[in-house]
Amino acid sequence: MGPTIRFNRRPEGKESLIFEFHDPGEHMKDLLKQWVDGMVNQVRAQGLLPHDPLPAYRIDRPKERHHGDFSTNAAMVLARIARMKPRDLAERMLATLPRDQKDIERWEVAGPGFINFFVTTSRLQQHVHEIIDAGTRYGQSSLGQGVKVMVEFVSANPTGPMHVGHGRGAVTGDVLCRLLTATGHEVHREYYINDAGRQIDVLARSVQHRCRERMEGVTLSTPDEFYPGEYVIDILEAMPPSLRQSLEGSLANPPPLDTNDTTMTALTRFAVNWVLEDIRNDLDRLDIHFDQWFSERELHEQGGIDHALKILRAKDLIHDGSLEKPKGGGERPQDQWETRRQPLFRATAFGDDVDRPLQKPDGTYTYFAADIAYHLNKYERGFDRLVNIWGADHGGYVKRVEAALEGLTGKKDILKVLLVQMVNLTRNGQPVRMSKRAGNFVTLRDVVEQVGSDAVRFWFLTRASASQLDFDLDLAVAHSNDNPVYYVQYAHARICSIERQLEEKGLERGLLDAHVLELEAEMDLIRFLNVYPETVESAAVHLEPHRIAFYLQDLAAMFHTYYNSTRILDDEPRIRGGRLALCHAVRQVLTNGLKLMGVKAPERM
RNA sequence: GCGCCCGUGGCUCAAUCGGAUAGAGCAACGGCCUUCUAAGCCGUAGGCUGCAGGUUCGAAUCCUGCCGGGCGCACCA
Repeated sequence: MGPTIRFNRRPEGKESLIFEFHDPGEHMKDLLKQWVDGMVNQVRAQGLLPHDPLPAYRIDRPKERHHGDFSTNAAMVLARIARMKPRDLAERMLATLPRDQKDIERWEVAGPGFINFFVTTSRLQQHVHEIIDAGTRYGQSSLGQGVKVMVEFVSANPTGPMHVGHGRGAVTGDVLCRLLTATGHEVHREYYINDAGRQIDVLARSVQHRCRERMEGVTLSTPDEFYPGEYVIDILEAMPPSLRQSLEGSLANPPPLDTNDTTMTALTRFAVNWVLEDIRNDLDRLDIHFDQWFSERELHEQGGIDHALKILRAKDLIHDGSLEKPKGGGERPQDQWETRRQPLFRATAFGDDVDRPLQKPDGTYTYFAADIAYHLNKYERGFDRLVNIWGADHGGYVKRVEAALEGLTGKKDILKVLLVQMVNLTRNGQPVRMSKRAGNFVTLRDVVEQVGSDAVRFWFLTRASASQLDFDLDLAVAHSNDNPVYYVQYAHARICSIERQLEEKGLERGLLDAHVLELEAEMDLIRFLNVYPETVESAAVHLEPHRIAFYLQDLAAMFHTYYNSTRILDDEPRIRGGRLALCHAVRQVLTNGLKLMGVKAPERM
């Protein structure tokens, strides 16, 4: 069910009256659904169908317009049970339908047994006003019914600047949040900070290494285990004098400090916060913001892991065992493998391939153990549904985390992990290194500065997240006019321009009554505007933000075609007013869609 | 060897939880600015949806097996 919103209706230019309605798109579909259900019940009453539960049938919008505005496959789905030919059953169903229908012009049986429905012109015209009156709310729905969803995304390790791959996950997550919010979910955006692992110590020691360099006034070779990036020096230079002094002091007095040293602790905190600030800055430039930044370190300190493992133990889901050496020909040499007994989570009880270790040889917890605790924590905070957006290189973790959550809660399908595939960054066709360890890599910030937030955001959403994405820097910059985002924005700017022209030429605005519209191009445009709310819902339900990008490109294309074939500012005021109303509706949908993508809708270009 | 993802015109990708004649963009070719922005539009050409089976009224979509590419595979994250 769509939301109930109030709007003004202006049929035939008469006085406005207020009444309630559902989403325009859903309204018709709901109506059709009732009809089809009614027909099915009728033929069932005639004894053509058993009273058992029936297979699901659908109401769809056919691709081909001559197949109507809506169609149902009900007769085909039910034909076997009825032991009739699909077309015959369709005829019997239609025979039960009353003749006088206000919004449907006609219906027919077509093809292998589809029932097609054709909406009246006046109903289509009416949609234009419904869109205008709904305004920024057009496309929103209450589908989610206030379900509490946490979306965890980005969660890049605070050990260096974000790369382009992070950016794709960030944009995907952000738009997904916007979609879920628009469809009536209560969304919580969270960033999980991996500030507890060994890589944090490496960061601190990398800073330390640079500090030693400065003190000795030489350039030392940078060992492999340190982060080589320039930003490490930035961290050093940003350090408050007191910390710098104690760092230098400790370096002057061997033996070198260990990780429990207070100076080292302070250094680590400072470095992590510096990098997080850097990351936050990048995200700001993309207009991406979080409700909460969740620290893994605090999770440890507050005993979250013990808490989670205690529950698992109580359910007998932890046992001591040893893993078998993985077989066969990975790249990694397997000769260092040593068999040892360790506490394992019984992931195999929930569909994973092997049981998973919870402790490292030194007795500390594995990353997986912390992840179990974190996801339990999410669940205990009262979220109905969890969505994680991970890079594809973490795909191997999905099963075990799902398994852990099911083991802890006894519920399946609380968590959905959306894997975002790799971004292949190239420059002039040549691959560009993106590893933090490579030192000289292109950061997300570089790309946003060169290409711009709008283009970057849009480009990331021009592919399903399961598909790998090619991102060529030269192409994005040099041929930026080919970027689809400008195509869509241009449609919006054009409409704004028309409205400006209206003023400049001193033309009357007219009645803005869409009921004078009659061109096929206009009806097609209206039909497509009606698909928007369904597109938003399907993008949200399927967790596929890219659908909005494709929809907007199609809508822009339809508008450009219309614009080129038809003069909006017609000499006849009534026609002009009708077309302006339609443009208004198109502009509204472009605005709403771009807003969902976090992309600006410029008034002029 | 195992798990996950992906194979769709020359290239990059869509395709409404199985629907009717598989669609766009780029590249190629030919047209359209004395009227609202040519960052645009119109037209032409291009396909055995990797291969082979199966499921059913109906398959790019689901199942099985191959082929090819990507990611991952105790202890790091």
